[in-house]
Amino acid sequence: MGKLDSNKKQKRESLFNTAFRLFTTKGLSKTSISDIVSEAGVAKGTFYLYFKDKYDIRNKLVSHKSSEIFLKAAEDLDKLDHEPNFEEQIIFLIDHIINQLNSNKSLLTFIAKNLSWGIFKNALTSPSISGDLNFKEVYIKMLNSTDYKFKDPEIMLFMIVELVSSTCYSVILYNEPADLEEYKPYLYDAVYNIIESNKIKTELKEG
Amino acid sequence: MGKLDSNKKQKRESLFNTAFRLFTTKGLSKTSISDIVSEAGVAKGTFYLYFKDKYDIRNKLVSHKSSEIFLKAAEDLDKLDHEPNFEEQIIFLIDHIINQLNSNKSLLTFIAKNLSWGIFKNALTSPSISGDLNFKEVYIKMLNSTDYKFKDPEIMLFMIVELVSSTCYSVILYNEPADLEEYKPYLYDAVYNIIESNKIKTELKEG
Amino acid sequence: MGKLDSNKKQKRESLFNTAFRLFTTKGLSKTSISDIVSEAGVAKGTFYLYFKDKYDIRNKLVSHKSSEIFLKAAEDLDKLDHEPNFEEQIIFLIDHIINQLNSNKSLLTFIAKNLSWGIFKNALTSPSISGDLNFKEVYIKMLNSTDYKFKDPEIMLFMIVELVSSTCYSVILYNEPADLEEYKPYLYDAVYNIIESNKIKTELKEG
Amino acid sequence: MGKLDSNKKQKRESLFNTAFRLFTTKGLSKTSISDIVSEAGVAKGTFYLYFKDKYDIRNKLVSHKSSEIFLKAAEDLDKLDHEPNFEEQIIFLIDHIINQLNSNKSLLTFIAKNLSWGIFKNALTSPSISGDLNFKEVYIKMLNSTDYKFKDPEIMLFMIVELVSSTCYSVILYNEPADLEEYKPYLYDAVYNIIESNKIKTELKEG
DNA sequence: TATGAATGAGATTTCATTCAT
DNA sequence: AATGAATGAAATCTCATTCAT
Repeated sequence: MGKLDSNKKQKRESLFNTAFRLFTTKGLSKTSISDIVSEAGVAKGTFYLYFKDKYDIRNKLVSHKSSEIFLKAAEDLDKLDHEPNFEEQIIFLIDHIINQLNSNKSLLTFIAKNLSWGIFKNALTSPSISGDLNFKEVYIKMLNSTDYKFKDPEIMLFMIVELVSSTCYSVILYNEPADLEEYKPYLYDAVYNIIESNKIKTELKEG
Repeated sequence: MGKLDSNKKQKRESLFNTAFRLFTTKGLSKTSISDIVSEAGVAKGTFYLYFKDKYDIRNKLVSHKSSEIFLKAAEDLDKLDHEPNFEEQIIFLIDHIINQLNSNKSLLTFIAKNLSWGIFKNALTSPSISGDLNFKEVYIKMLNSTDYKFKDPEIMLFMIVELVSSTCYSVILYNEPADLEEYKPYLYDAVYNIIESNKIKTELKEG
Repeated sequence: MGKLDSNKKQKRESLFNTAFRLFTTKGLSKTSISDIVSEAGVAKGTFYLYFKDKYDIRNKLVSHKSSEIFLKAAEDLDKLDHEPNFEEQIIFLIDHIINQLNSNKSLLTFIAKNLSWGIFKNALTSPSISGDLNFKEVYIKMLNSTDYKFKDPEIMLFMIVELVSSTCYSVILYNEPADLEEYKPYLYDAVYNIIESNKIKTELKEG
Repeated sequence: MGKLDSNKKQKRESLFNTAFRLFTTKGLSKTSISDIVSEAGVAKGTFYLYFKDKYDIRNKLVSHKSSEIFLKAAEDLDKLDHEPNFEEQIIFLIDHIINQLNSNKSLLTFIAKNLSWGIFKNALTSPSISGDLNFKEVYIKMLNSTDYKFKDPEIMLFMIVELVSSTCYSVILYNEPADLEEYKPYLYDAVYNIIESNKIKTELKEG
């Protein structure tokens, strides 16, 4: 990579990071492109070399940050010395992610306000930035590691993701209707039940 | 009520209805106060006599519309000639509400994008507009009509509300990851399980 | 007219006059709306209350200024104590207009660069500002004052207007290919010949 | 000519042609240098190697295209087997040029909006691109081919050029105030009269 | 010669809010 | 209570030009 290329990447990175910081601290609508470029130390026009508008950089940030969070959780899941079963793996990932978000509330605010199942699915299945996680593969691997078969694994994941993300938003940020540690057992119990009731009971996956 | 009072109410109503129509068609951020007042047929300054700003009218709309939806569902629940049990009542309400939202997608978009547990709770427990539903009372009445006791009824309701609202958004508007009729059994199964696992098993409520 | 109305007219007038001054001194493309409002002493948003954009105010100015010039010429034509014939009237008007433009070269530049037969016709036949001249009526009156009939009075006028306006631009502003006093006899001769050759020779208008 | 020279010429040509296409389709002010270079397939900086700015390339285009039109007309005039007199030659050229413009309206728009007697004279008398026509010589040759003398041949040409170009703009593009075929007799009659009245009547050119 | 990323001034436009009427 | 002209800060976005490679 030449000096120019490297410089180019630096400007984009700077815009990306600055935008994230401002979106998470001031909020999307109160952050102007002027704010971003001036704090990023680049010229206004430069922004438009890399991003179409504020919503373009927002979407790219949501995808990227979502991926990062999952990647960290998945990495730590890999590091475990014991072999957890499917339910344990899912709960592990959720707990990891919740803890990340709990210790980074502005990140939670940003992602939750701007996340949709569409963006999320897109982020996980076709990461735009090389290095971003392909969560689909992780999930399939997890499904394969269990002997159970599920009615519809995608719907199951969807319900879990939505339940977790929407309830955690309120719990972590406002302690409503309970604080996080009090709420976790309820959540994990619900997640466990969703998985249980999605198992196709009568037949084990042949192995 | 005198003519003046009635006129006054008319202006507020007109602003309220127009704002709702514009928010649901153009979206919040693309609707300006100019748009609202010009379509409502009142002067700019008049807006500020009734609402603090765009977010004030937004919140009032969300509360009001949420209440309306619950009210309709609760009314129809009352009309049933048989006496459904607690789980059936909950599922009935959910199904009713989902069907309302499915036939009014712009309303769904508006509420979903702007709803938070806080606003919701506020809407249901301290209705700002006389006639808006006090859902808290309905819920308590439902709890009292069953012999079971629950670990934490508020958390239980919270989980159900969040699971339903966040998944239905995607399902109804984008048919993702499944279409509504396909998804309903999964959802109602999950809701049922949440209720089941929140029951305090060992003791029936005395009474 | 109330105080508000009068104020309103003042702002519009100020913008109108300032825009004209800047367009004629700096040119259209080098004049920004910022320039106009700051020199007019009104807020930027006020511009957009009265005009759609720079081209809107430009067109309105061209129409208005063209009308003004014709109006002055027509007024002085009326004041003559002798009764000139048709050709003399036309030449009188042309000479009057040329002299006005010669003593106001920036006005000439502005109008010539932005005038088209379409705008011109529109300006003269449907003046947007009350008081602007309806030249069509003047021309018809002139036609009626002569005993001659013309093949196509509109084409005749068109040719005269275009010949005069396009050649005068170069002659007045650049003395090319000759200076004004040297050029006038050629021009008036040509105009005279256009009129002559458009007369329907064989029959006089009855009267 | 080496390969490099040829390459160099190619870039310039590409810019020249692309600019013309964009100027005639989108108009001058809506065409940016970015547009030109990106469609021409060269880098931004390259533009500035060949042209000072947008107005420089515009002027060179007007000159070049005007020359081309006259060249075609003059070539066909030469091919005639009979020997037309001076008036016939002028009318022939005008008719030829008008027909070219009528079948290429975007070219007409471009030239008419940007032509001035100065640029025109410059174009015809000192062609910047080798091969561009030196119209001055053609005109002088035509003048010499007749026995008449004219008061001021340059003024005469000027009037004819301006009358033709300004009226044809409106007639060809907008059929105003008449369509082309209806208008031609009026125009050629006027041109004929301009020539007639510029003849010095009392003496033939000695020869 | 040729490139094209970067610049940054400045253009247009929007809009929440005020306030005199 | 109601108006709506006026405000002007601030937003988005453009684009001619430069300059290091």
